[in-house]
Amino acid sequence: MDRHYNHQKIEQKWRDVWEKNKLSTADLSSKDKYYCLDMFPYPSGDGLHVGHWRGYVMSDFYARYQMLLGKTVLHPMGFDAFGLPAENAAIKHKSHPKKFTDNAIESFTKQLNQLGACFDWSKRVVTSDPEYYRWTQWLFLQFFKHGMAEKRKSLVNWCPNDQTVLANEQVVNGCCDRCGAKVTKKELSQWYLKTSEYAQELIDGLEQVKWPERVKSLQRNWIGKSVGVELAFKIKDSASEIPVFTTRIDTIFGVTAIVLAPEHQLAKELVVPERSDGFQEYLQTVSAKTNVDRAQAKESEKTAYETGSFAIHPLTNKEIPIYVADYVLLEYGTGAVMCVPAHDERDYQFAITHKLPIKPVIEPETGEVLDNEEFRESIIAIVEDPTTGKFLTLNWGKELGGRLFIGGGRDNNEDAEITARREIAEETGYTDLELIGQTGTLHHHYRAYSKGVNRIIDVTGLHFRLKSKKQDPTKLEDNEIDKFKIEWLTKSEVERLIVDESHILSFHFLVNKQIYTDKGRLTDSGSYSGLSSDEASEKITNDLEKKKLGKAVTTYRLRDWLVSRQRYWGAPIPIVYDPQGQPHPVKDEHLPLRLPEDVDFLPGGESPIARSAEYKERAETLYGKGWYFDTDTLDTFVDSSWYFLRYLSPTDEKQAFDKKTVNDWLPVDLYIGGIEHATLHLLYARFVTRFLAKHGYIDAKITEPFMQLYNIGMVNLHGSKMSKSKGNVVSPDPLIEHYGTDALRGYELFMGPMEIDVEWNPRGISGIHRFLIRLYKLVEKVSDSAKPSDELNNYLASIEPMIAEFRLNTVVAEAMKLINNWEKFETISRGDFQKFIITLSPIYPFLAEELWEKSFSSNYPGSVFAASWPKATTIERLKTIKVLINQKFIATVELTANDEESAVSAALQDPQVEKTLLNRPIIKRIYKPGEVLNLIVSG
RNA sequence: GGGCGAGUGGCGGAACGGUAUACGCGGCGGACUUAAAAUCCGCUGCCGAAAGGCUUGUGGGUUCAAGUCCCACCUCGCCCACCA
Repeated sequence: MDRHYNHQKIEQKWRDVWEKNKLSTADLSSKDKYYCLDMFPYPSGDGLHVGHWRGYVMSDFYARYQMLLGKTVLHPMGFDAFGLPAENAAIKHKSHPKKFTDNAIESFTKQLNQLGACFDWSKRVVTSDPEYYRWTQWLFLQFFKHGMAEKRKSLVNWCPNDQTVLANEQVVNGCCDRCGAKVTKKELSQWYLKTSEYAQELIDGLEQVKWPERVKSLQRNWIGKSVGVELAFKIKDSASEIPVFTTRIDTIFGVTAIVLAPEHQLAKELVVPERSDGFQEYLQTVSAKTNVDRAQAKESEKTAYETGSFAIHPLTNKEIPIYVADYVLLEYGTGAVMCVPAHDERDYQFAITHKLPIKPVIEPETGEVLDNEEFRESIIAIVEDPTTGKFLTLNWGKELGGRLFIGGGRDNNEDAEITARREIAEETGYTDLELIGQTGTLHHHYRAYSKGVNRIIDVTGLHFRLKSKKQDPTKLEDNEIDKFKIEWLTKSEVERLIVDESHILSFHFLVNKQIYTDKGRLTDSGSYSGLSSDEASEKITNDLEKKKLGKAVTTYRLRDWLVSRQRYWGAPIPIVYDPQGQPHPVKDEHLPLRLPEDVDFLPGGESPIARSAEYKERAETLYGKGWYFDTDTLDTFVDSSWYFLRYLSPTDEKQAFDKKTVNDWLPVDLYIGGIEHATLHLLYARFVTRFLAKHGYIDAKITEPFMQLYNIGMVNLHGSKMSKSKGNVVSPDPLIEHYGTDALRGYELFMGPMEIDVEWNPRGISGIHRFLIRLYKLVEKVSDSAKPSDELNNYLASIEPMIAEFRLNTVVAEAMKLINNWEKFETISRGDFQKFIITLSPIYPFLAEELWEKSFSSNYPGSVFAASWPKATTIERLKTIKVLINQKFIATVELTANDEESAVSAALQDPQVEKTLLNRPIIKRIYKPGEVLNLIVSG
């Protein structure tokens, strides 16, 4: 027997044993289940680096932990094997993507097996296998059958480099998320799955799952719900109407233009004949811009074209000019907006470039509405010194409201400017002023503490420029001027130091020329004037609905899922067209609809499959002359949207999945993978699951596929993500060779919190290695005569919540702490040691298995993984409390009884306490049972 | 512009409102060795010779007690972004 830890020997020994007795094959008929799922990898051929390991080690930890708790654990692995890289590699090396994929899977499998993880390979799925994609095709046809798959002609995202269309989710900042090429628009007839019909359910479902808030909010944002009103603007001298969507119906009296997206179908007919030439030109400049240009255009560059037509305001019957402008997007809402320049930033920018009137209809309302408010009118005077650019403020001190501009009440109908000039003179003596700006009314609720009343004030802000620094001391009001200090502040000081809402708002209006986009109180809005934004919105919506001019609607940003791809290496879309071009589902007996072999893979704007003679012939043989298959393939996200169901019956030839087994095993208990799938895969998988539940393919209760999601952080080297192209990949191989698989597993968990990105420290792993060496030696201290120790029990009690909260870095640390203690012992109880080994086995399976075996002098019961997880026992102990004197830690003392009196008397017997107290009287004592005794003494 | 998150030693990071800096890396000193590596032992937040004092981005507040709770600010990171 080895005296020293030889990881290579130990790991090889147990690999061989486990190979013979497979513990990882899950019996799916078992009831007490735990489904532990990794996001299955794309077999890229680049291989696994230490960053990939992290997630797999973590999922393996929980799979093994749950086994020890007695659960039947399913921990499968498979390959997301369709996709562009294999196809591109095949083009480059003049081979077949299948060959490339098979090779990659083989080497990936080898590398995954190095992990020593308990993957259940008997459940393996490979999405590019015909036995798998046969059922992906079946799934698509179920959507088709229920009217949820539809072929539509529309403007789609087109990647000119990959020569294929992309789903909205695959366009990142206007670029292809794979190759980074700028995405263009192209009109094509394509298959869609109607994700948008589930928009609301997909939002609601997020309530049921234990996912990181971050991911939930990412999904909510992506779905992009907004509640508003759709209303129709009649067109002057025309039967047509323009429907617009707004979330701010309360601003309707501020509409000064209607703006359509350039591609809007009504745009053309609205352009009056004499302006049509210019319109064509405008359209061309717009279409020359890619979406990126449009999105990144500066606000001042808002281009627009006036149609020459007019709309009729539904409530005022006034005429409003109609424009087209590319800041309005065809895809969102109705593709047309009502332009309210006074209260919308974009509309404002548009209005100033095109000299449109700006009509304010919302007055700011700040502060909380209070009881018994006393009404006053007042002013805020902002005085600017043009020679320094600084602003005049009065510092009243903390008690009286801090720093403010000059303010003051306004007597009955006194002109605001006169009030302001009087106040300025009284407080500061300045009289030589020029008024350069004035706000509308601003409503402010506040408590005037000095007067003891609640107030609602109507404030007017005025902006003065100092013409000269001449001060007239005779105007100063003597009883006031001692209470404050005059301070001239710079713009940024003002923004930092002035906190009063009404003052800072006035400043933003007058000096920063900001417009007001928040809710407030209506003005100049007919019979709605005076109402709050919320009250008015409700009333206006009701009135419009009564007059049949509009209706409350909810729109979503989520688009339908475009699933057609013009590439080879994917599941063929199982649709056959008759000679008239009508789509029909490929018959069940013809599934899988296999990929044709007689093709090159060169992309050319249409699918490579379209060039297959065999494919054309196959369709005619099966369906008759003139019939032909769809030549596109399905987005690979369709493949991965249901693989977690196939794991449950991977070889079933009769059905995609077994309904009963799915009902038993879903939802997945723990799903581990990177954050990068927050809006793509996770949304699609949720959508597909919902569809299957709704239509009875699985139990209607199973609406969410993944109960708990955990996003594993990346491992970086030199500050950036590991990638082969950057050449900063850390391979596990030399680490395994030198330190062992167990050490690497432990270090993966120890690096830091699991959800955080961490920088790879090449030396860090040696700490775990030393721990394992010391642990290996510890078995020699095991003895039957040693008593169970508190140390083990404390350890067990502390790791339990850590495991529940996924804080595995601290679980690793707790074990180190325990052996640091145990090393000081002469002997260690056999039972304690064995319990400890059980808890280590999910992290260090090889060494745990070895030490488990070694720890038995006789009656070795077999694998540690058949053991059960040790629970901490509660032990009655004397309470240890901390004693503090004047908030400073002095000593810990043991109590005989857990009450304040015995705590105090125990404390007083402590020599350190006595020394610190020096007989000073105790003024106050704070006692928290089991925690702390704080004695407050004088001096 | 909007949303979310984070600021703790030389580094990765610990800390139910109760001795801040656990655990590990690195560093320093020592043992073993002809020597190095590996391993083992001791020390290691900062200032100070020591006594002692100071310390969780900054400034306020609540509390007997704040890294932790509240307010404001600064810095960094991520995501979304002309979404009406």
